[in-house]
Amino acid sequence: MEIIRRKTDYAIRALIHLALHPHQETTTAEIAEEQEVPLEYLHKILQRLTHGNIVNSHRGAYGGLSLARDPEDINLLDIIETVQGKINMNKCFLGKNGCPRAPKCVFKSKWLQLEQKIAEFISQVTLQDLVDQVRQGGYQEKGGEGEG
Amino acid sequence: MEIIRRKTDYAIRALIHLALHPHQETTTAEIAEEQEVPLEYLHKILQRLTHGNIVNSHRGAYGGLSLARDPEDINLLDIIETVQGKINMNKCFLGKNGCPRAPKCVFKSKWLQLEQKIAEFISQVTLQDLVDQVRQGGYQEKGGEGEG
DNA sequence: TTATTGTGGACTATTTTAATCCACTTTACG
DNA sequence: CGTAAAGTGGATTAAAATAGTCCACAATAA
Repeated sequence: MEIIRRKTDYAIRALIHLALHPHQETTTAEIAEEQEVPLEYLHKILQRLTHGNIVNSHRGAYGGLSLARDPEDINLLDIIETVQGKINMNKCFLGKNGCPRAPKCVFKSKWLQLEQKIAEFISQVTLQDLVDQVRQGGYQEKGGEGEG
Repeated sequence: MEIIRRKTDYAIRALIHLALHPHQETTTAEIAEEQEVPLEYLHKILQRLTHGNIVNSHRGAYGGLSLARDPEDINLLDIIETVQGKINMNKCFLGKNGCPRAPKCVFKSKWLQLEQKIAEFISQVTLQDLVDQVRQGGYQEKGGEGEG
């Protein structure tokens, strides 16, 4: 089971694209084509990133998108939570409709510990980190051979 | 999005039940009733745990289930991977059908790092830990008020 | 005032997860 | 024996989550 949903994958690719093309308005269509992502779906995803104040949008002719903040100030946790929601380990183990003793439940603390570890790690990775790695050649612009 | 699937939750509840009732054959029906889990579904889940050598099954009249190992030797990672499969962060970001440069991909290392952290933490939690916490009163035998 | 671009809501399709059904095998006990 | 009580395993269906599409609309620059 993958923790990162496809839409989050798309979001990250779009954000890397924006980071690689600063100082210009980039359209959703351009990103969709370059990253080979369904246009209308990408619209939805970018809307969420806009609402999450990760990208800025500009409507109308010659409009488009740009990063709302510096890539160093956008971390992976922001991105993930904005597009796919918070990562939880489990609602609660015991009890049918959510544990009736959640406040006292000792399992819960195990999950919270883990959730926090995950969040901590993910939030330390910034968009800039990813961009740097891309610049070092760690991926190709237009993938799709499906060989890996 | 929850990382722990419902079936894994059921599995853990069943295993705790088995751990709390050692030295006897416990039937799936008994666990299903006590833990309020659909019987036929629980059958499937326990089959996986049997294949994963986490529980032993005994067919026929007066048959049933028991833990295949001591609760200290069963960890959460075993359970999760046995019932819901391996936890991955992402297949791969870049490229359409899986990243064609996976072996060189630098993103991959970020995900692998995180996967390992998660696995490390989860594998340190044993069934015995959970049972101990249950014994300390951290849950109630038959939940379901849905108040928590 | 028109072409371009994002917005937002409703909708459909696909995939995953959950749950059920049923015919079968094994086995203890009378 | 044979029968009732268990688990097994494959097929199927149901429900939920995710992915993707459609369309009418709003904003805006030329």
